[in-house]
Amino acid sequence: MNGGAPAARRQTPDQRAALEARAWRGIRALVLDRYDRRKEVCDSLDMSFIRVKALRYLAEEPLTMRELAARLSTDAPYTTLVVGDLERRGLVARSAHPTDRRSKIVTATPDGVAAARRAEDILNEPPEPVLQLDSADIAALDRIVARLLGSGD
Amino acid sequence: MNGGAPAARRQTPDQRAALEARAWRGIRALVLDRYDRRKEVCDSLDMSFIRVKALRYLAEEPLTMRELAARLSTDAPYTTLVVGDLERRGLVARSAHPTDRRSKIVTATPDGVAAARRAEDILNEPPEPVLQLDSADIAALDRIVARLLGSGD
DNA sequence: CCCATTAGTTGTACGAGTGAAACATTTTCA
DNA sequence: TGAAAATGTTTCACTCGTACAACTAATGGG
Repeated sequence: MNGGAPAARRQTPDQRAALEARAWRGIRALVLDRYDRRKEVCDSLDMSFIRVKALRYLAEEPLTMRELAARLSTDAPYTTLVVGDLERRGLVARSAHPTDRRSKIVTATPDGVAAARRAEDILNEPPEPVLQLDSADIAALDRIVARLLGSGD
Repeated sequence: MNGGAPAARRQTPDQRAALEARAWRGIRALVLDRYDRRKEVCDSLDMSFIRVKALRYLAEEPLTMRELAARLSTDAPYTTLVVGDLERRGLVARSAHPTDRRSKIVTATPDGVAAARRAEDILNEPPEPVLQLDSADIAALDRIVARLLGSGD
């Protein structure tokens, strides 16, 4: 017995399922119920969240309208509207696609990059309880989260 | 040295901050980008997410309109609309308040409880990567998440 | 008792976001 | 070349959710 399992208290399948469910439920509660900062970001940048999302994608790399629409999982017409608004604010700029003249490339301006950065700072700031974890726990959490992200990618 | 700190590699303040930021960012990405099941729930129950939320609260315990409005962080008029819709579907029922005749108590019907349960099952089902964690990691994750939830409560 | 307050409802107005139709321009491919 | 498809835009209709005003009924304090 105790085959290839790593060092840990033995778990029955039921116990294990309970741990999985409780842990995931807790994670969801943390992100969605306790420390959802989306509203704060929208207030801070004075724009709807889909615009913030668009700006964050565009600050990372220029995208065509089509690509942006796909990432926002919305349709082309609404993307036109959102980009038009961001452009009017001077946060993004449309330019011609080098090889396909149907396409347009949307790029974040320096102001746009700065705004996206402000949004990221608010969204990614760890909440209080994370700051209060001890060194071992924060290291373990980081490692496990990386594993969760990695296996799905 | 190695004063009272629990067993773990030593971290400089900068390293620690980086761990905190990366871990929290990853957690947000998991919940919001990769495994957001809200749409799935809305499709499955054929109702908007605020109605699902209302139903889940009411399945837990009966609430007055006012209390429900507070939990949904919406206003009284919209709560009337949402509860009216749930009532028309036979998922909740309004009844008189025992002592305050202005108030109404909203209770989930058996059908409502069942629907809320279906929603919970979808929302709380741990995503693939969580299922693939080894015993030690899932136990550690559960413990740390509990700590994160506990210190903020 | 009278008046301010509270609970719930009705109605209206508005912004955000989704979806579809129609269109011009450009590209691709048979 | 000519038809089909892709890109982006404009317009319209619709749902969802928020916000506000006005109203009824009931409560509670002076």
